[in-house]
Parts: sequence; structure tokens; C-alpha cells
Amino acid sequence: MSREDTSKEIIHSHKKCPECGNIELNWDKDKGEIICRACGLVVDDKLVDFGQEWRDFDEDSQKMRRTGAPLRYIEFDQGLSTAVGNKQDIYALKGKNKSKFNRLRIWQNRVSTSIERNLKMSMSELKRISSLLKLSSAVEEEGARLYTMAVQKNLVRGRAMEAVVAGSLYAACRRFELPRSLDEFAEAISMERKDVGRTYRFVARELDLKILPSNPLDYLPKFISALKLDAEAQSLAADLIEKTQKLALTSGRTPNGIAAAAVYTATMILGVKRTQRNVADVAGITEVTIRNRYKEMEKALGLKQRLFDVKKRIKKESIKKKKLKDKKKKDLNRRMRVFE
DNA sequence: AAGACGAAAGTGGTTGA
DNA sequence: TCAACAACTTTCGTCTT
Repeated sequence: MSREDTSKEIIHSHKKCPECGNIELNWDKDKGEIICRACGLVVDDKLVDFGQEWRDFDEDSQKMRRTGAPLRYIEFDQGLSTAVGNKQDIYALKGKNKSKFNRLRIWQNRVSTSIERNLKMSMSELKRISSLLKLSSAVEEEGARLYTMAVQKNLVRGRAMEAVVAGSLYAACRRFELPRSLDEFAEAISMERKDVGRTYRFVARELDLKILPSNPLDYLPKFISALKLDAEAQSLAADLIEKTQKLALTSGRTPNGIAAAAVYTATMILGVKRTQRNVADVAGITEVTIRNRYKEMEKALGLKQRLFDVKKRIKKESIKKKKLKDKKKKDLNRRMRVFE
């Protein structure tokens, strides 16, 4: 039932995400999937299944475990509901039997409670959103599970079904440490962010989900690839974030703001500068927030001197380059004159 | 002209009485 | 339920490159 124990680890392989080029991939052993940490794309899903072997050739037949296919929440009835066929069935029934099966069918329909009807509707919505945001099937499944729990606890009544679906999926993303913003979900179901956020918090509280505040580090791969920066920038930014966290400058601040500022600072230090506007757009925050975080980092980590040195070096290099260029030009001119 | 900077006013969410 | 509050956004004028 629980997904807490999902064995999941980050791998650095020769593989790259074809979507964004990110090299940090999550390996979900249970699902046999490799998922991009940045964009959530399923890079590979035909891996060896590490799950329970359903046959057992051991002599001790007590160990025999044959459990059938895993339940899938995304299929609204988990493939378990019963349908009593109607008269178009191959086996035409007569007289007593016919009325008996008619009765059965009616009862079956009555047993199909509002929960099932609700799930039928909402799971297609869930699939739509998750494919729109390119979520992996593992996340989708987790979202479906959470939503099913929400329905069973009667949390949906009085709320927009889409919002609860989006909230569940968002919660699933948080659990998988996938950086998807509330804005993206709000966009997908054309609602306001605050509505999605409120529903998410409600669902998370009622289901007693312990979801850690998202870590700025989770956003890094996404930002780095969106800004076309390299691994060096990423590790430097990660370094900055960790140092900032140690100085307790991160509490209360939005994690993507911290990640954005770290990325911006890293580009400054490495001399591959991106503008505040660029970074802000990618992170979905304003320049002002980046500035504030950046200033704090600069102060707390004592980066002023370092940044100054970088600036000086870049200036020096550009002067050098210019000189070289001028020299080449001069040489060219001289040679031209010789020809005349 | 573009980018960085900082001040000031406004917004939405949290907290605590 | 209301006010106080911190974080963030919007807007805008100024400075720097």
C-alpha cells in the first residue's frame, strides 16, 4: 500500500535525458523506470523488474508466492469490478435465468457507488494532466492512489474535482521530489494557483501526508538545463545552496527562489553570466526575489571579493582579446599595404 | 539600450489572540 | 474572525556598463 519504501536512487549514467539533456536520473527499481530528475520524462522503462518473483521453484513450497499483477490505481476500478452482461451476450438466457441476471445487473449497478463513478471521471482527468506535464507513470500512479484515498475519505464533495486531482498529483510530485510548480498544475486545469494550493494543502492535511518542504536542490537540474548551463555550474550552485542552508538562511523562503539565486550566483562566479531576468523567468519568480536572495548569499558567504576577482579577470581577458584583435587587424593592414 | 539596483506600495498566506 | 506579520510581487526611478 505504502510508497514510502519505494526503492529509488539517483544514478549518473552515460544516458542523458533526450528532452533536456540532464544527466541526473532517478532509477525507480520497482517500476523498472529511469526518470529524468529535471523534467520527469521517462527515459527508459524496459528495465529488469526487481519486484517479487511470482513463481518459485524452491523445494520448500511454503515460499511459493503467486500474487497476480499489481493493482493499478490509475484504472479506476483497479481491474476488479464486475460487469454483469446484458442480453446481447453470446449466452442467451431464458425464463427464470434471464430475470435472475437482470436482477443481478441492476444490483451490480447500484453497488457501483458514487465513488466508482467519481473515479471513472477523475482518472481520465488525471491522465490528461499527467501527460500534459509529462509525468512518469510512477508519479501518475501515486497521484491516482492519493486521489482514491481522498475520494474514499469523502474529501472531494464540495470541491472542484479537477482541483483535487491536481492537488493529488502535485503531492505525488512532491513525494517523488519532482520539481513541478503549482502554477503548472493551475495552468493545466485552468484554475488559479491559490485554489490548487488550498486544495493541495487540504488533501495533504486530511490524508495525513508527511511531505517535507521541497528542497531547493530539487529545482537545480531543471533550472540548469533550462538555462543551458553545464555540470560545473550545477555543482557550484548545489554547493552554494548547501552552505546557505547551513547558515539557516533558507527557512521561510521559497525554495525555488533560493535555487534561482544560487544558479545566478554560480553563473556570476563562473563568468558565464545569465541575466537576472533569464533566471527569474525559468524559476517562475521575480528579479527582485533573486536580487534579495543573491545579496543575502553574497553577504553571508563572503562572496564579494570572489565576485570582484572574477569581474577583474573577465575585464582583463576582454582587454587582452581586444588587443589581440587589434594586432591582427594591424598585421592584416600592413600586409595589404605590402601588396599595393 | 539593456541590465542591475533599491525603494515603496500592494498581494496572498500564516499565525496567534 | 481579525489584525499583525513575513515573504514575495509589481512598479518605477536611478545608476552602471
